[in-house]
Amino acid sequence: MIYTQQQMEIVNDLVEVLDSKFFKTLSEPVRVQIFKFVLLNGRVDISTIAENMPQDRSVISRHLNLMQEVGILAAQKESRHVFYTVNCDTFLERFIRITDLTKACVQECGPLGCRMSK
Amino acid sequence: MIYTQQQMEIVNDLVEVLDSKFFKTLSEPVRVQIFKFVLLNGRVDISTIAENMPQDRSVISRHLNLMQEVGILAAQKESRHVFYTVNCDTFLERFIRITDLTKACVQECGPLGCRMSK
DNA sequence: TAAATATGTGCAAATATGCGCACATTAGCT
DNA sequence: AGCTAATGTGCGCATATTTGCACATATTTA
Repeated sequence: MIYTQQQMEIVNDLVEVLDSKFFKTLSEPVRVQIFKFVLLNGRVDISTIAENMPQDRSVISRHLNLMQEVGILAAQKESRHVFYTVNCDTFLERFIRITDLTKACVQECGPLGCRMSK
Repeated sequence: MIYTQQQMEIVNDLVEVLDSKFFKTLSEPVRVQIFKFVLLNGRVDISTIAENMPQDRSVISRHLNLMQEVGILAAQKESRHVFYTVNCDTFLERFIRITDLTKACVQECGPLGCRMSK
């Protein structure tokens, strides 16, 4: 099969976004629970989160650090505490980008392996 | 913190979508490569995919089965072969749903842990 | 300074996941 | 039936990830 430059670019971009640490980080039940807790409780520090989870504080700390690295959460160090919030902008943009790329892929690359709905 | 019924529903829906086997399945480099191959080559059977990947055919078979279970791919058994295609509808809807839920979360649950852009 | 609080980190055990071989099963072909 | 081709599956090994303890570091407080 032959593809245009544009088509290959879309596919490559899509694959690149999918094959990132972002999803790997997001696809862990404990981290999703942490995400939910921060979502519901707003600006919270590590200890507060850890008190509400079965895992050890150090484990929570590591998860939080990872989630901050990939842009799911934002961290703000303040004296002794580190407060976390959901990084809504980055989070949302990521999914908008995948949605757009997938739509572009369906439109531009119709015949590419997609089972189209009639 | 107290939330309305509607706010809790949005958060719960969002977390439920995130905490699924879908992302766990998607966030694996080899599976992403399989995804790309199917995307570029259209309807292909297991052996064809396996011939173009370093992993053993049985490994590819298991990956494909998993990807079909969570709705990334669609499988069509035909005589001896099983042909796979990208399940564009399910795939796209998933990301649209997350995008919508996140947007709703930002709008309806502003104070909920989200670091709003000014 | 000493104590208490909040967080970061090295390390090893537990757990999960990916991998490929060997073999089973199913379907078509001669 | 016998043979080949395509796929599914049990199993053990290798690797990756998570987890929690013990301890280190940093910061506030008495």
